[in-house]
Amino acid sequence: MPKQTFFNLPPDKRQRIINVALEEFAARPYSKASLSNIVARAGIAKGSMYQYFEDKKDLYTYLFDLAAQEKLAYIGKMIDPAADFFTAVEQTMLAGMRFNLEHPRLSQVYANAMEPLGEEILHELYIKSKSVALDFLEQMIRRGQQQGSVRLDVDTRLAACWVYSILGTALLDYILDSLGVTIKEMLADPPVARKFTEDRMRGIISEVMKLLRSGLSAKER
Amino acid sequence: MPKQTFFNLPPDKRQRIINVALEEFAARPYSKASLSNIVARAGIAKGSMYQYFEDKKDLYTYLFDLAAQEKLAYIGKMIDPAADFFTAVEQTMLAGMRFNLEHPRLSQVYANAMEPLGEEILHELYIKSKSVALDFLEQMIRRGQQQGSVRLDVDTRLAACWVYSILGTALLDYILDSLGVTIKEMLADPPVARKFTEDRMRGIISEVMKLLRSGLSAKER
DNA sequence: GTATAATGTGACTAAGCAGTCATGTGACCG
DNA sequence: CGGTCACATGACTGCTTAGTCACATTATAC
Repeated sequence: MPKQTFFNLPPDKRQRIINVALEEFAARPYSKASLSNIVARAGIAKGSMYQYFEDKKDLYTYLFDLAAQEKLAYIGKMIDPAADFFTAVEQTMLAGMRFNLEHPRLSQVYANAMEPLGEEILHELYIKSKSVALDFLEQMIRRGQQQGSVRLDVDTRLAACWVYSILGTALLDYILDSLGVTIKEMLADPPVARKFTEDRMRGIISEVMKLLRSGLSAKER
Repeated sequence: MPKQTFFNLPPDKRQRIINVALEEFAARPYSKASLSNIVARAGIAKGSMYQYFEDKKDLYTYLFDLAAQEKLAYIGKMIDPAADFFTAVEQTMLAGMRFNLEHPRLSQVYANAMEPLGEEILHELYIKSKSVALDFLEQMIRRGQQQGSVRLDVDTRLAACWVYSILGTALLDYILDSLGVTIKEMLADPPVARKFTEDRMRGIISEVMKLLRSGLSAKER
């Protein structure tokens, strides 16, 4: 937790620090991100940083929570609670993609902690955050079963892992592949992201939904 | 490329260096892995390391190629070239899981480079390695279409990304989740991996194949 | 105006790192 | 024996880092 001093700061200064820190932690993995760099670019003294935060991890955790919170709020706002399972998944995908394009730094800071083999120090964040997401998805799938839109003979936990990997990996891989860029290039160059029209996004998502709904098999089940 | 000196080394010494280095690079992300640590544990002088390898990246690249090569060979040996698409995917999954359990260090060194947001210096390895895998999977899917086992109306590249994410993320997530351990714990404690009987592995894979074949939809297509 | 508390500061510490290099060792050859 | 070559060594350089602390500045209270 940041110290009280941080919250006593004038909002514009506080925001400047947050922005610079987000940029640094988005650009480099945790252990390579440099506090010296952040304070220099934010125009404050090294010592001041330690008046605001306990240590490097404290600062990072604060930014991570911020990113997670904003992403969740963003997606939550876009999901129709009455929608059926497949519609809800589709809306989640669309909202997730939009969020990533609109808030590349936030989404990158969040993603940086989500590497299964990442820094020791972030492992707790990773574990907690993933299990929250999996629990949420599993619940959604269970509701889908109750509503009759999802088959009853699937392992709901496995299905949750599966949807999770689509949301987290497959979709991003495909988008980057079809844009012909790497994720680093895209983050470094926001205009690239704008090649991505709403139509294109919906097109890709409907393809993914097709796979999700019916799988790859040519045979009818 | 390692220098000639490295290959002139007595095999046991060479192997000891490889083993210690694999352990280090498996345990820590690239930038945190320490050459000083490696040489100390391998019982050689710092300078000697630089008689064998150009620099840290050279050493890492060598280990990465080693891991990639072994993994490919292992999986290749287990795939029946005449099998249909779904069988081939199933065999790939099984072989991949077995390899991970039997060679945790190799698979971890390989996986460490496969993080999309990892170290700048490894990005080239990541890009190349992923595109090779995606091309391979896409080819497989195209053959599946020709054989009539895969629907013709799927975007093959997207399907490749999708299978890739299942092989890389979803499966591992589910396994770890169902064992109730993290990947770090599993790597640190090989006996845990042995909770994983052949039967259990096949059970999980057949569940995944069910999803892959027919998707989540309760409706018949 | 003065006292007290809160906040700002940057030189400094201690540690770790990749990579270097002058020197040493030992094996083989003539 | 002397000479040459491949290899071994670890103290050392130069750099970067997270975190500290004695002191300076500013804001608040009376």
